[in-house]
Amino acid sequence: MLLSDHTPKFKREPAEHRREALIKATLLVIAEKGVQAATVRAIAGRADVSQGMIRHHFSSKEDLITAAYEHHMDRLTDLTSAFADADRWAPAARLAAFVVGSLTPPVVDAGSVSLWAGFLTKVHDDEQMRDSHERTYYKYRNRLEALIAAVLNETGQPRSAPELRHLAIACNAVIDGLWMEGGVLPSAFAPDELSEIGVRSVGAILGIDLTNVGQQT
Amino acid sequence: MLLSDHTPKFKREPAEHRREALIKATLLVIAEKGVQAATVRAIAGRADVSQGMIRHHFSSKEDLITAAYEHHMDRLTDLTSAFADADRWAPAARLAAFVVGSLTPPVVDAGSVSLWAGFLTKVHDDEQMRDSHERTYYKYRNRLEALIAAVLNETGQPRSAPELRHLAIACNAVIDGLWMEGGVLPSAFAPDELSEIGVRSVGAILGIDLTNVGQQT
DNA sequence: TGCGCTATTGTACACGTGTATAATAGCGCA
DNA sequence: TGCGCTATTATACACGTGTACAATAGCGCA
Repeated sequence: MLLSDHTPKFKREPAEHRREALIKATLLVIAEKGVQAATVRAIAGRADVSQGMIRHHFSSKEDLITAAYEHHMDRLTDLTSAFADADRWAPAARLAAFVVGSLTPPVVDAGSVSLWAGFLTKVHDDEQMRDSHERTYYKYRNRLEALIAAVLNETGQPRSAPELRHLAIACNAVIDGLWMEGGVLPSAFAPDELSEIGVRSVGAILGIDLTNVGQQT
Repeated sequence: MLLSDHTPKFKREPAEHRREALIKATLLVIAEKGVQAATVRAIAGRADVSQGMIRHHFSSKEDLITAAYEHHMDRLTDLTSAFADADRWAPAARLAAFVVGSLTPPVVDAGSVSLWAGFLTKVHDDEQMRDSHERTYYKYRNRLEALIAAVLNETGQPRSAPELRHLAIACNAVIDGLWMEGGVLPSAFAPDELSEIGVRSVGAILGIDLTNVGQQT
């Protein structure tokens, strides 16, 4: 028998590659079919590996789901921050871009909201999930608070720390609320309607008009 | 054998009573242990009936869950509206009361948010759930929009219908966002902090100071 | 080359789930 | 009172789930 034309049954990959592939497959399955469809078999099938792989690379399925959630949330934060990170822009323009980025696809997305909601249900009785949620929540809100502080300093209206905190909580809430409904009921809003409402509302809360901010310093 | 001192094994109740009892048991279980713990057996046990009852009074377990969700959301809407329904109050006071009612226990509650989030995950691929969510969302938002219109008319600043719609979407989003985070991370906010932020933010979005509105006409 | 480590597979298992169904028993009514 | 309807119970079933484990096979290294 010839062994030369033998196609391998599988390839040995670095652990980190496999972990990443499994996380991506998890997010795909959840985005397409919802959280309850994210079974071990479905995820493994999507990643074209056997179901044993999940327990080999993650201590449990819950562990994989948590990792996928954090990966996803970090990606969302990166996406929104990207717009706001251009240092050459004026603070107001950066804040406006941050809001628009948060309320536009691909951040606004049915699968994203579904995944996020699935986690929210576990936050209730799983400490690890609560920590994870808290972490991503503060990461986003603190980012927002820094942008707000920069804008208010620029316009000569500095606020105290408690006031800044309140403003950040409020702006975060509008953005969250709009993001959520945009993901769940996309047909209820016109394109760009959410980001327009978001920019106007955040501006109103801060007492600043953000609708006409340019993108140059 | 004596049959006189015979304690009945069960009591035949009107169908509507049983349905209501099962719905309340469902909400209790979800509030206490989360959505994934709301199994047929757990619910039946909480209602002190056999598990067969669920399929007898509801066409499926999903049917019961949907009914419980609608019951719960209607209750929340009723709770928030109660504060705002006093006709003798000025429109601004009614709006403020509506916001405060939405951001105070028992409306702000971990179990409530958990239940709501559990539903959100099903909205993605279940048409019945999507309809249900859409219905309760519009019911709340339209109620809010009417209050907003009344306030703006009172202060002589009437808006067009599209503008009113935008304002309602924005105010609804702040309230939703604050309500959610308050339920998920109760320790992150001081008592009354959420309602204070809510009233201030809604006022800012509408361009009206709601913090000092009294409760008399 | 061929040996050894372990990533990867395939299968089996125990368990919990929602559902189906026959037996039981409360209770209204003749 | 006793019959009949059906709410209610109790049990069984089929199925999908996450997990455990032994066998297999890639691939680095002596």
